Amino acid sequence: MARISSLGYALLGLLHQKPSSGYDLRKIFSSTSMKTYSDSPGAIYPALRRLEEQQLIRSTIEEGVGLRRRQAFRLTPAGLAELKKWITAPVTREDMISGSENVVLRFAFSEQVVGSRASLELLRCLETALEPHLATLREEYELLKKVAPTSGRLAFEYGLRGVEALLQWTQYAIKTYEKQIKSNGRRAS
Amino acid sequence: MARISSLGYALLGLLHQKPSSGYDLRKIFSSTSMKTYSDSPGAIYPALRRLEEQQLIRSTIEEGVGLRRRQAFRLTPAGLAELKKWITAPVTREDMISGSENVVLRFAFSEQVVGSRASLELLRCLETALEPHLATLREEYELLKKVAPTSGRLAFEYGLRGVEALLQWTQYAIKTYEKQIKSNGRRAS
DNA sequence: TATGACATGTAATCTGTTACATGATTAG
DNA sequence: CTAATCATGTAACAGATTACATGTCATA
Repeated sequence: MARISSLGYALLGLLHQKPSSGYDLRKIFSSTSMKTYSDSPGAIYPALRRLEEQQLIRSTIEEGVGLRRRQAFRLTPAGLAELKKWITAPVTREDMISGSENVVLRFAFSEQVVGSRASLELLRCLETALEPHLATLREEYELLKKVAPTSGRLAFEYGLRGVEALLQWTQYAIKTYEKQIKSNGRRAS
Repeated sequence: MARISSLGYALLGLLHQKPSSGYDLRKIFSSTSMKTYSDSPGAIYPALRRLEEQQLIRSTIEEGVGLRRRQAFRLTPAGLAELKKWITAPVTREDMISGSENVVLRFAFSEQVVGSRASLELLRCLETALEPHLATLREEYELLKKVAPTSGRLAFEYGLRGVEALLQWTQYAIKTYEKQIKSNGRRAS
């Protein structure tokens, strides 16, 4: 099975929430801060086509008198399985390097797709991955601050702060979920 | 003049600091947190070739007895001009949407390329651009938190925190530069 | 009936990823 | 001498951007 891009997974996640047409999806991207994942038709329609070829989604043309053509996509069982696999995969070093957005996107969909226990699991895995990464960055900072000009040093500090903020957010999110699971008792998945 | 990618600008910035070979540059990328800008030869060598075609850099083959072939690149005057133009351009809405890394990269090189006054200018421009962007995100958050599941809400909060952290960092960096410029008196460029 | 929003796409181009290829030099 | 590392690349492919193309429906 071929690789799927971030945009592809974003589309799968949105389609899991609600079957939608390409146009609907585009509107979601362009009207929210998800526009980081490209809101251009030249990216979205081909991506949907690829997912369809991989049998992860399927389209049904909605019929109706006086209705415009509307091609709604929905997840197939294979698509749901792929989405679950992506969300529950362990957080790697690579994920830290390429930036946290992908992991956070996985987390964003996690509760609805795999349940709050799995959301919590993902957060704990992220926390574990963050510690060595942060240590590496701090070492690099110690080396850099001796040689770099002020602007270079400050720029690195920004990166460092960002990762520290991610760790704090992760811990805050873990607490939030622990509370939620406890208060929901033994009924939550 | 054709567009230049982030990687291209990162290369220009590094070459401004020090003339280097493709291999040197690759090592910088792969050994530091700059590896976000691709450390693969299939990205770096073609990017260097493109910059050379645009006459922004030029290569000189270093000769020497018993030396391996080494092709060192350095900026041309046009390359320096392009780098300055990129760094001093105003910070736009687009820059906020596509993520802050590009602006911070510009800032990282700014002091050495255009001087600390310009670094400060860039930071102030960033601060100005951040305010409306933050306002937009907060509005979006108010809408989202009513309908989204916990994980979706938390994921958005992470984005929001990131931008707030960027604003705080910007203000901290501005103060740092104001102090530095004052203490350097009227001699700094 | 003309304008604009709805809805779906395609084509050219560019850039990056992955994986492989090549030859020179140094260490054991 | 052979393995590793230095140093530079190429080829095939995937995916995104930009800009354009097409046709439908509601409304003024």
